[in-house]
Amino acid sequence: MSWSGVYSFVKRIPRGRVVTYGQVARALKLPGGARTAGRAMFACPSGRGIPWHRVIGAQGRILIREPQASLQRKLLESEGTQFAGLRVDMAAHEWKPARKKKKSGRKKRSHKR
DNA sequence: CATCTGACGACCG
DNA sequence: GCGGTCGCCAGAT
Repeated sequence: MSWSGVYSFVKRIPRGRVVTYGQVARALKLPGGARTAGRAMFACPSGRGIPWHRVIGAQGRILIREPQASLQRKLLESEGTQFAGLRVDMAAHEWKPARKKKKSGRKKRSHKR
């Protein structure tokens, strides 16, 4: 499988921001959903500048096992991501991609409803 | 070719 | 809040 799309997506995640496997799966329309997203991350080649640690499980929970889990948490904290106990503060760090491909984002929220 | 497992998520008790 | 189960896809044995 070409996880290139997934890697590109992950690479676009801004520093101090995080996304869940489910979000990645939905944004890229991956078949199988979160599972496929997780597989893609596992197969993520190291040394490619891919911030794999910014991809976490639902509700900002780290699902992977050690020692990657500790490493991930360390990296996230190092980037400014704050942890609320054993999970990431999703309310403050959940990254919402504007578009699946291309850059540029645009918000159109007139104001609150 | 068949079966199990795995960086998941949602649902149920 | 926690634990167990099912569905989903791909790779490994």
